[in-house]
Amino acid sequence: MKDGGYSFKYRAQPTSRQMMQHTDNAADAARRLLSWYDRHHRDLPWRISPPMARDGVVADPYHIWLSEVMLQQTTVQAVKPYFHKFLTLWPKVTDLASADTEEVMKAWAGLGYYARARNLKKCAEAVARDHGGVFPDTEEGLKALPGIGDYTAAAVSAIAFNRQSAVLDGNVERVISRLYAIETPLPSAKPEMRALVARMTPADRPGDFAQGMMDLGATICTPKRPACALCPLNADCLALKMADPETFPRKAAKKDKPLRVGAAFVASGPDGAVYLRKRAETGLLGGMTEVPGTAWTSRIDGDNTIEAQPFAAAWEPCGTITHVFTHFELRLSVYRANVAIRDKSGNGWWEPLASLEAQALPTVMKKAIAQAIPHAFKAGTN
DNA sequence: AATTCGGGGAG
DNA sequence: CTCCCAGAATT
Repeated sequence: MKDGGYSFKYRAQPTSRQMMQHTDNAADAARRLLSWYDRHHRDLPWRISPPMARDGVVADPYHIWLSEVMLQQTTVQAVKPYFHKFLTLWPKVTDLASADTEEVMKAWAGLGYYARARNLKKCAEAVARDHGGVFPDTEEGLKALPGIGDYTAAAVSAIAFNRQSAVLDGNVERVISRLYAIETPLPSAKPEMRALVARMTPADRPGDFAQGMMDLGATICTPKRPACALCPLNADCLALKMADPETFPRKAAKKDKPLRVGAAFVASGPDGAVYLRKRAETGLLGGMTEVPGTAWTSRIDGDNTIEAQPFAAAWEPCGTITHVFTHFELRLSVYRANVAIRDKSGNGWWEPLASLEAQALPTVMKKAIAQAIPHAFKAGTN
């Protein structure tokens, strides 16, 4: 096993006969999982389906890596258009490596978790500079690259390089937790789960096994109302046999989201251009474009509302927007001003309305601009 | 071990 | 409304 390094403390030491029985069950379960995958796999843009694989088609590591980074905490449906856009703009990893970072941020805008885009660019640069434009073909080599952690290293290793790596994502966590009725709550249970996945992962077709487990979690072993009657592993599932599968995996309680408030200022120039500026490279929405505004704090500070104005103008309130982030909810008061002369004293710039859509604007900023200028992002304006 | 990172779709 | 999605980096 290439993924050792942690102690396996799952229950008591099994006898050798039990271990053999367990191993046989795991191997048989893997076979049934692969058989199910052959018949029920989803057709995804980055995936080499089993029939094509039999014709000798192999996955492009660049495609697998790009899709896996985009898929981190992100649904397949949300990723698809971005995957196609990136391959059109940058067909090879070396193209992405030599691209302008600002163009990459623009292309990523709307997908969220923007540190992924910054690390994506750094990773492409590292592959081009340190590896001759070829991705490392081991978990260790992959994990040393920016933006590639335990999951992505194992996934690329298994799917693109046919290595026997243990792939553990949110789907597999759910499948494994039910299969073995694991009472340990997440995230503490991850080492146990990874060891069980490693034991089950076959030497033959490890990439299809990983994708099959993820497809199973996405379509059969779902968070709510799992279709256990259709599951190829239902004969082995301890949660189905002894408890309620829907109650797995166990998870630590989550904390509530606080409310933060602030103000945003949308200035329109004489020709309709909007005043924009660039956010700091690190932190929330790091490196993305924004309209000027106050800091986002737990309660309203009237003085900040004055200081945060980019320049003196006849600012008029035009309503509020709300936006939900991962760990807080934001309520923004939006102000609008139509100015006759473009102020050029600050660090920002005036962006024509026609090219607003193509900017690196996160969703919350598009909401704020649309609140002030309802036709800003409508079709026909670009 | 906890926290910080977006956005959207399903139920 | 709640949950969670092919998680990683930082503290």
